[in-house]
Amino acid sequence: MTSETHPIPVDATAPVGFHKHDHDTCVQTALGAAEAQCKQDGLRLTPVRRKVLEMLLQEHRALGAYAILDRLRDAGFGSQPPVAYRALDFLVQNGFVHKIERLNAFVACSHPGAEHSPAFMICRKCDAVAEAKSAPAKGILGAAARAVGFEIERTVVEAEGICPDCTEKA
Amino acid sequence: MTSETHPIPVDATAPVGFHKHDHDTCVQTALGAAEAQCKQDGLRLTPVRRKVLEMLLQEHRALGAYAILDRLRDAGFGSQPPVAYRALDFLVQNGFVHKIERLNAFVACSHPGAEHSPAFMICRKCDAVAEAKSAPAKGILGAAARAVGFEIERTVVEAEGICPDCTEKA
DNA sequence: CTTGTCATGTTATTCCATATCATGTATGCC
DNA sequence: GGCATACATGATATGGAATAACATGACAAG
Repeated sequence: MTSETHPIPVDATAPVGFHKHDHDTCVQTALGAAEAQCKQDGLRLTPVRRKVLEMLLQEHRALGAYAILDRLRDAGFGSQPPVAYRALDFLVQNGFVHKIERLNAFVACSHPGAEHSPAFMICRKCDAVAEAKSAPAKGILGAAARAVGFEIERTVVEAEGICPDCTEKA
Repeated sequence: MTSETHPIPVDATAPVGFHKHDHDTCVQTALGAAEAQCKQDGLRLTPVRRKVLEMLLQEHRALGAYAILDRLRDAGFGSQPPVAYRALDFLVQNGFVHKIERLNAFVACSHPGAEHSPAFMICRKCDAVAEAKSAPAKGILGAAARAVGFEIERTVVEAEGICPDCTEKA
């Protein structure tokens, strides 16, 4: 088996942040932006890293590490876990990719460049993932943290439910 | 090895929602409350389930499934993964325990009985976990969801950072 | 050319999680 | 009481996520 079991949605034509768009352009744009930012920041968008980012942009949904690994093997790269995890670490570290903790999976960032601690909406039927900007440290949580003296460094905000497409079908 | 590696904090005297309190009483109270609620709702708080809940209340921090498993074995229960996972499923399902997605680990609920979709503060130094009440569907995320027609069923809100105790020590 | 740094690759292991099947035990009905 | 049913437990096996440890390759600076 090629470890593709989990993230395969019912309908494999990947939904996209819950709305249609010109996908090729979108991928190219994002890839270009990443390249630019890397050049600017002195980061190295190497072949593996670039390939992983491209895959995630292409899919436009959450992929597990081992699904990514399969694709890397198919593309002629190394196929051992650390290869994928290192590339993912780099991409997450630099904001090109986000990890969806709920799914142990990864999605390309939808707001390249923008400063953000993102929030996600995850459809439990089709695995579509939409990214929303969010201001987490503002709300009740921020207040609670300040109250007890907890210093927030990073937040995970993920909503699970049913996306509009799946609601419609039912 | 007994799989205790990950969640062992620097200081094993488990921090508690970031403040001291009468622990035995706290455990007994929570256990009693759980028992009462189960009786009321026709749920069966069996020995394994009770033991797991007691362990988590006792620890007052996030424990991985295999750490729980170790303790179950020591207590004379079955020691295979499904034993722990089934008990955890029951406890999570009925609100006695929460899963911390970021850690793939579990904590006892701090607000027994209360209706809540909880938010957590996780110290990345000592693994202490504090639970805050939260009103997730209210904030920006709720607005975004309504805007696109996404139906939220459950939310994960986890803040990672440094707890007051660890800040103090530094 | 040597050294240092960073990226990649490989092996092996640990940890998280679930499917499956067998066995036991409580409960309600006859 | 005896039996059927549902549910809980136990054990086996396996799959998927993540990292530790170590070796190699590419490349720039000195």
